[in-house]
Amino acid sequence: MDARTSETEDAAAAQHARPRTPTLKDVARLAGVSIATASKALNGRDNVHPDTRRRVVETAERISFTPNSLAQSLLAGQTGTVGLLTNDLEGRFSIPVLMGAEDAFGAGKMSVFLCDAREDAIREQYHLHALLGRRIDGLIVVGSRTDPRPSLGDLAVPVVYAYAPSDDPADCSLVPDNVHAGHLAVEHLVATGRTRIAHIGGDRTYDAARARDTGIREALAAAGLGLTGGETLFGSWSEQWGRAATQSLLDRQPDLDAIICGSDQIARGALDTLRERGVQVPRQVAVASFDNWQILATGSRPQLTSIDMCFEALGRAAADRLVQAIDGRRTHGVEALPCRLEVRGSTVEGA
Amino acid sequence: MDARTSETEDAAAAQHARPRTPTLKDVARLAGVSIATASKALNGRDNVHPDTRRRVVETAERISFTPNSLAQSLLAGQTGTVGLLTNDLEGRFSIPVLMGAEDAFGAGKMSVFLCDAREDAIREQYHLHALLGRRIDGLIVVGSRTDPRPSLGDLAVPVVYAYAPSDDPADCSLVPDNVHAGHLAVEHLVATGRTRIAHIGGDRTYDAARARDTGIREALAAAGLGLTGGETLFGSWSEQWGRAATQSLLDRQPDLDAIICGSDQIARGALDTLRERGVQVPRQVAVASFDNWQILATGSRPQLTSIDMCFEALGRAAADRLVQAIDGRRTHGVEALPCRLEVRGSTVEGA
DNA sequence: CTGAAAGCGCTTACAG
DNA sequence: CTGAAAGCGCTTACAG
Repeated sequence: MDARTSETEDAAAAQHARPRTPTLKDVARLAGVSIATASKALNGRDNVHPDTRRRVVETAERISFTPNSLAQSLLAGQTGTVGLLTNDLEGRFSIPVLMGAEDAFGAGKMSVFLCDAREDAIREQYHLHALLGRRIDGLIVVGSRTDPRPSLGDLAVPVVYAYAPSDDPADCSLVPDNVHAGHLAVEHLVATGRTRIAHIGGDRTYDAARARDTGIREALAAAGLGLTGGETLFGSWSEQWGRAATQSLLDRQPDLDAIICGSDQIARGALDTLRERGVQVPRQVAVASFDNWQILATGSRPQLTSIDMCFEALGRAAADRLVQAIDGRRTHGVEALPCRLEVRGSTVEGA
Repeated sequence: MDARTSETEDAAAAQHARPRTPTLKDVARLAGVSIATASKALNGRDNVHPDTRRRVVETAERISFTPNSLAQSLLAGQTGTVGLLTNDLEGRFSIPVLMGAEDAFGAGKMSVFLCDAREDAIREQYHLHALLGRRIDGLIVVGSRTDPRPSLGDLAVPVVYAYAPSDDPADCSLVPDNVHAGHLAVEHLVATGRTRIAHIGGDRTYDAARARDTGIREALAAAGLGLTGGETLFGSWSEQWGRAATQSLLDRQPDLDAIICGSDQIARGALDTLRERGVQVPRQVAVASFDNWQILATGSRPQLTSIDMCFEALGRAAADRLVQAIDGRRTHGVEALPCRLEVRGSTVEGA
């Protein structure tokens, strides 16, 4: 620290000066006890005289003493912080995962460092280094798609991969069960009387698109049905694709009675085309999709029946696994978590 | 620390044991120098023999030494961390703001603690206490709407309010300029030849809804025009409202040639109704809206011309102000940041 | 050029 | 019941 002796500088500093943050030493001095006693009194340790404790506590409150967590962490060897390293901040995975994690840790128990690597390995290493330097107790890594991502390898702290699994089976990964999601969609449609079911898929380069298709086919087979149209139309995760695919689907399969769409965006496009063609939803054709993205699913006419991927539950599970690992009970492998069907008017009249 | 001597516990611990994180002491010992010299060598201080420095640096790399930021912060009195206290995690304000802030701080320079108070004052106090305990250097508070929110008062660290301004003018607040946004919409429509412009507003209990309306009226007046339909229809931020309001608008003002919608959701509803009524967009009626929410604005037919509220710029500005305040140069008052027009096909054919 | 010492703010045995 | 002392991991004058 260099001495700042210029008068103007001092004056400027004084204007904006914040009083030094009080320390335990201040509390002790003002309460007339030793630092050790002040510490014990504030932390509810035994062997402190009730009067002494009261005096210390009152003093601490009076000067708004807040213990310095850095010093406490240095002693304890644990910081009560975790890192959340994401590649999907603009997307919609990280945030529900973060909220679920916050819930699981218990409000205020753990603080979360959030960093966005933006799909850039260099930036990821940079953030990782900063997090490790801050001695996080654990790390949750969130990806933007369910395809496997490179493992970060052996770090000084436990890691849980959420949404995008690690490519190393020795790591602990948590993903939504997209196959199960496909089952749910088909089972719901079959249960509500549909038998000629088509599937408009998303981008086939995504594991999620293929896994959902697998689930749909499995469930259809289990119901003694086949996919109407023979094969899934894969395209992109957009309304544009939903409109185009629905056009060609209606041309080739005018008798279909249900369409499963790979995402809510695709379903919004499908609804548009069905309406333009004068096809009644859900009377003539039911529409179901995946993601249950509120803004899309509840704005349409009718509203969309959709499979929710339960990202918050994913976040809670990730936090659970992380706490277990911090306590020395590590788990590994990829665990797929169940999804949830949300029924609305696009499959059931008046729902 | 209690001694754990049970054999089974030791065995279990050993199985999962992580090697103790190396410290500067380890580096010093292995390099055969003092801790002080090791520190100087790694931090690029003068007066270290080149050979010594090389040996220390190599040793540090070999054992993957990462300096403990907690210890450094304790000394420095600064932690290089900031808090981002939000009430809008599920929403779409916080994340762009966070990204802008990350950019402004410079990747890895500052780490961000993200907490969501979920509009709950108790939870907010709880998080605030945790953040202060962790000795953040500054705090950004993000709200869910542009209406003023209660000030947090005088804290031990500088605070910048983003999106939702503080109700105390002594605080530093940054908001998007919704009046300016209204100007932009009108000026664009007028410039492209529209003269009979109506406005379907959002929820009138929102400051943003009223401010946009104010801007629209101001700009219309400046162009020598009035609001077609006489008064703004306020409702809610939904597609449903957009559809309903457009119905009644078309019934009462069949000659209008442009509709400004209070949000992209409302505009999506308006487009639906216009299409059903056989009104061509943008040929007969242009549609412009606010928010520029990609998922909504780019999925429609035609795509939506929309005013972007520039949340990332807001985040960058908030980070700038915070860094200034940390350096002792505080600013105060509410500053409104400009918005940006994104032209697409709903106002200009083929755009 | 190198290292012993003090200190950041706290907690915890340990003596009294 | 209370307090002096050691120590968490680091940095920075200060002596040598």
